[in-house]
Amino acid sequence: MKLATWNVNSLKVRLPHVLDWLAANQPDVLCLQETKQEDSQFPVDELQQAGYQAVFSGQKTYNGVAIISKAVATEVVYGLPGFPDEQKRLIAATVNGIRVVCVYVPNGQSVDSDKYRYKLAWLAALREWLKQELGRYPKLALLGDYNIAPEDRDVHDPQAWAGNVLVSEPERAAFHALEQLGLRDSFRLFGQPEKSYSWWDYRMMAFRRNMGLRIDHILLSAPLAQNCTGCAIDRAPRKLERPSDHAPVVADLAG
DNA sequence: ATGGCTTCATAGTGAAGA
Repeated sequence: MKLATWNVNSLKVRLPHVLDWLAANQPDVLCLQETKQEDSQFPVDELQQAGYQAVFSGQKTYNGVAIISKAVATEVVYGLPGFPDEQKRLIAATVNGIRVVCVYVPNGQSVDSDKYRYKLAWLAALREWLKQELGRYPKLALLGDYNIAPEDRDVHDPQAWAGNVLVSEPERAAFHALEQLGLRDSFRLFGQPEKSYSWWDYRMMAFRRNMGLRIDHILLSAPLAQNCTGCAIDRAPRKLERPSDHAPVVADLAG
């Protein structure tokens, strides 16, 4: 069982990369963020030809999430329950007996902004809902673009980023509050290369210089973490022409 | 250097991302 997440920064632009990546990697589940397209535009047929079905929640220009899977997705939830929001940032479904939650956490813009307060409120609501969801579904995976680098080792230059949005203490506390629900950061269940990141700015040749952050994560509940045999960031798509600024993250589960 | 790229919506620029 292979679970993956990828912020594609426009599914319309990135569809060729996504189809190539699915063909090469054959994940059972791929969660997408920033699809940036309305549901009527979603490439259902192209994915079906690749052997995948999808559930999705999109909007024009911004946000948008989807769960692509080989097996049928059931019990679909659209949006974060208890947090009315025009922004399409969460979709959840059951696939192969696993509760898959796909999130695009708000960016927060800057720590003194309304968007930052919205980010923290969104994360608090996510935690409250997940508490219930874990009661109903012990086998739960939370995948997505968290827009949080949990520790300094997830930041290429911690001094330059100190206190900034994506690394600030309240954001990190919100991340750790998710872990306190019993979720494990699958990436850190294993030894990893130093300076492992999942996002690099388009500017300043940041990817070539590996000036990145690790902000895309796969958190697993205990029964899934026990069976997790590996987690890795796939940098290959970031090297392509017209890449997303994020790389896919993949977790393997035994069975 | 608060910029640098990229996308989208739009028809020359502005917002937003992270």
